Amino acid sequence: MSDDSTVKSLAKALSVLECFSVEQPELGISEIARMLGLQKSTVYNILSTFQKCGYLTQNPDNSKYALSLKVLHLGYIVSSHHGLRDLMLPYLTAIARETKEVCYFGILDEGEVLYIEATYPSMQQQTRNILGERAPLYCTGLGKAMLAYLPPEEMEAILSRPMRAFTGYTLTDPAALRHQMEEVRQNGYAVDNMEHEFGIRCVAVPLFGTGGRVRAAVSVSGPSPRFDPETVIRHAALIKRILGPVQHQLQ
Amino acid sequence: MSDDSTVKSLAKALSVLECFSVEQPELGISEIARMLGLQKSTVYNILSTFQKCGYLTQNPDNSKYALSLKVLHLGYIVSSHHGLRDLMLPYLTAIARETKEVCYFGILDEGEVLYIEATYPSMQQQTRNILGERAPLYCTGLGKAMLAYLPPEEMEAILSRPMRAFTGYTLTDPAALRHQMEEVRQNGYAVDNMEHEFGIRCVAVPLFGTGGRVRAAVSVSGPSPRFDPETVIRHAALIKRILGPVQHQLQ
DNA sequence: TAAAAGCGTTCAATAATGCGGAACGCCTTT
DNA sequence: AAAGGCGTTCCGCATTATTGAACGCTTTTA
Repeated sequence: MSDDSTVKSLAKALSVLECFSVEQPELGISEIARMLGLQKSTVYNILSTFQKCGYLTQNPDNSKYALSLKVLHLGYIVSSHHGLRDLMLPYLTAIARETKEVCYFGILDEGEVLYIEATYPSMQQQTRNILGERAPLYCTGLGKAMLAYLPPEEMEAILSRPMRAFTGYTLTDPAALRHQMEEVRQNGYAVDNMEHEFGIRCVAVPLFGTGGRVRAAVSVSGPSPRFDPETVIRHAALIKRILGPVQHQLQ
Repeated sequence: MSDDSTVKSLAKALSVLECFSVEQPELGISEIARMLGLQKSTVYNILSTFQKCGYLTQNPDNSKYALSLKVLHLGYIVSSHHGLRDLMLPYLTAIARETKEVCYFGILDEGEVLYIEATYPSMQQQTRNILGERAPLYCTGLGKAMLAYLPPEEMEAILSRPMRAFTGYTLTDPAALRHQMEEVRQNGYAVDNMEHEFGIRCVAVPLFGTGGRVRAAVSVSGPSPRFDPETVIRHAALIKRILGPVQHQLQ
């Protein structure tokens, strides 16, 4: 579009790929053509190419298309390269087991939290899958743990953007958040008090990469009644202790 | 290529994507051009399109390209759609914890095992990342657990293909394997006695989807001295017990 | 120190090919 | 029976992906 070194048919094909989401994992040709304002035959060509190459499968029942396991394989190459999953999973498992709460691992990516991994304390305790999803920094435990340790100008850049109130508890005032970030740095952990999802509290601890830059964070979260002030402090200490060996191992 | 409904530039771009692997997660332009026999400038256009769309990142140090986190997100859409990861992870965690061995979850895909998930009993116990990789059915615990329950003609099709001996213990004789598959069906679990990797033993239990077709398997594996006959029986029973609630929940 | 070879990147012209539009068969809905 | 939805097929033209050489640049070689 803008540059001439862009393979336009590829860019178009990738925009087709991006129509698939967790909410809409199966799509038909006309559906996609409508979403993107493309010709049906164009979408057909793109989809059948993806299918021939193994990246999409067609459901024989409704003839709709969905992302295939080959895409999953590409994802594994990424996480293996970044080395995060293999590095973190054992620690996350231990944290979930010892706190008896769901444990999340997220990284800082383009000014947002990207959820990478989740572990559960028991077979019963399951939550909605948010892996691969993104969330703002200013209203999540993971996000605030990272926001507090960003270079001042980057933190200000994020606080100066408009903020959405997800619940009645969401802080959207830059000054209040700036003050809370000061507290986070003093405590070494961040707390999300139902700011992103009503009824859910969360304790999060940041992780730093080489060079001391904040890169990721680990949290436990659950129903607010289980997260009284003492428990929050205990969970924070436990996460810090377990994550001790892994600090500064990130690239 | 063969068909005219193929968007050739897309197929070419996807073949570029497939150059990236766990072993080679970072590639340069000339490198890829050589691998595929393409013009450098062609590869450049493809790579910079992927980059503009967010699927590749360029390492500023060596200017090589690597798959980005956006690819990971696509992977999450797949696993969320298939629902396997969220369904299985808590059980796998429990199995790793109770057996104190590494636990793998793999599915049957195109006549091979595709490793989907791994859980670890402790923070120390880590192994090479094989998630997303594939392995033959005839010489792995997960594979044999599934092979034994395939429809006879599919099993024969796989046994009739040439088999590679990965170690001195690998069974490559169809008759011997056929007999062993009989045993697997009697026991309800399969054992890999260093047939894929020397020194590693493995116990695996199959999982079935709706319609009774075998779909996946769960295993624990570790150093052969820890896997004496009694332990193998105990682990198999434990896996079966923990997986009880999940049987026939797969789609 | 100089030359050579590697890299990623740029550019123009050319030849290939992706795309638009209409029509097909099939199904469900009206 | 008709109308409208779907995925699929086809063809000609105009868009565009590819070519191949050249550009700076760094690294390796002499």
